[in-house]
Amino acid sequence: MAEFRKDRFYVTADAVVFTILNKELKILLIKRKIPPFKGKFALPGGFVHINENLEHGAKRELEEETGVKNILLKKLHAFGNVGRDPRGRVVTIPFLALIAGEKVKLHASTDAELAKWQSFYRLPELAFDHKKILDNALSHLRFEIQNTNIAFQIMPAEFTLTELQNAYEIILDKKLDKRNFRKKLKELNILKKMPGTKMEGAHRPAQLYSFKKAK
Amino acid sequence: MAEFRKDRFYVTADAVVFTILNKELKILLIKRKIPPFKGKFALPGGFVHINENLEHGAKRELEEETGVKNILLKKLHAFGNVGRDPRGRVVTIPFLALIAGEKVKLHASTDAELAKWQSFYRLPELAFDHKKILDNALSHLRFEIQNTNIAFQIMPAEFTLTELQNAYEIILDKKLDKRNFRKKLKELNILKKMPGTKMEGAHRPAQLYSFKKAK
DNA sequence: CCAAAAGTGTTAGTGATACACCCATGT
DNA sequence: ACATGGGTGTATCACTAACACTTTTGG
Repeated sequence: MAEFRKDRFYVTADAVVFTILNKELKILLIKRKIPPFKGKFALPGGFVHINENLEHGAKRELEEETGVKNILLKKLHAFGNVGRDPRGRVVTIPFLALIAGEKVKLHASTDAELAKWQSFYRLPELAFDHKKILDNALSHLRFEIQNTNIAFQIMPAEFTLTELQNAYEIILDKKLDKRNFRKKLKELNILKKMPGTKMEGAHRPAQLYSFKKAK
Repeated sequence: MAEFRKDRFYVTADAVVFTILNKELKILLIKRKIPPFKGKFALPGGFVHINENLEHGAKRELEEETGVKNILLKKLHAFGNVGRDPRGRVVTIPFLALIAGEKVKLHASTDAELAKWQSFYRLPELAFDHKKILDNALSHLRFEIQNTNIAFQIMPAEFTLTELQNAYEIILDKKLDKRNFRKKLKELNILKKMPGTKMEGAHRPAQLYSFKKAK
């Protein structure tokens, strides 16, 4: 993919990966080593191979650039306006993902100088139209977290209810009521108590939970 | 676009256009005049030009193939699996649209033998993966019609409340309660009474309404 | 015994659902 | 007068939102 022709389409797949670290919503970005937008931050992603599916391309690029793998991706809608990439006509298919931050070992790669978790509310300027893609992804995330079980992807295997509530609050950027939150979870019947408890500081220890399987 | 190369991407835009005719949910299909899938029905659409935006491509193809224009399109998520088009690697961006059936004069074109409204529940076999695209579009439509005002696109300029309710019932494929339906509309405050009434058969004439502007 | 987070129920409000009769018209 | 679809209100249910105190621990 060294030179670009102006008379054909190129297809990229990008990954919008969210996590929570230090009580903040973070997003995985790489610093571009090569033009265009060299030195700017961008979503991890790259050109889809001619013989791989879109989602496969997103996963492959994500792993190559950041080391993140085994992650569940959800397709978002394409961005393909003329002029969004100075090299030529590039249509990108973004994918949304969540991951428990602690699990991840980030590393750099040839195209990507370094992979970094950036706070969503203090973003650097992004390459291409990646800011728009990201905003669209966040809207989707907020919708999904209130209507599906994707939240489990951002949690470690075991967690306390307070930790889970914190995750919701950080993603939705608003406070939730503790009793209502717990009541709702009880009704949903998607958590199971784990044997242990979590002690942290001088107070009553918290019950550990994990997500049940399936649906 | 006469010959295809196996080592590059092609990008198409398809339109999933719904309407209601004869109390049935219909979708606009064309019969393909050229291979692949010659003679099969397909969504109207085609190759996006290198210098036009995706939505523009969808509109242009739709007009060329069916005569339908001035229609509001909503981008859906891309379909781009390897092998979905026997000619080569083709990623398609589908767009969802609604239109009042009476407004439309359909015509044929060079690539499309004839443009036809087909009943959604008695579909012929479709070309490519268009059935999947269509199913995805219908899910979106059902969601949107319950959460936005897109319904106004499928109605003529003036209509009765019963006609509007029929449209909802046909799209959602379920009966709605008349009083609740009307109460909800009143609360939403998106309709305005028009001067006339509609007489049809031997019963009390119905008030005509239209949608208010904006939002 | 104090500080700190864990845990737990009840009430009020809001929106969704279920339901039946009278009205205006043409024949 | 009757057949046909137009038009209207109320009561129940389900879900959401608001709200405060007791428990368990470490220091």
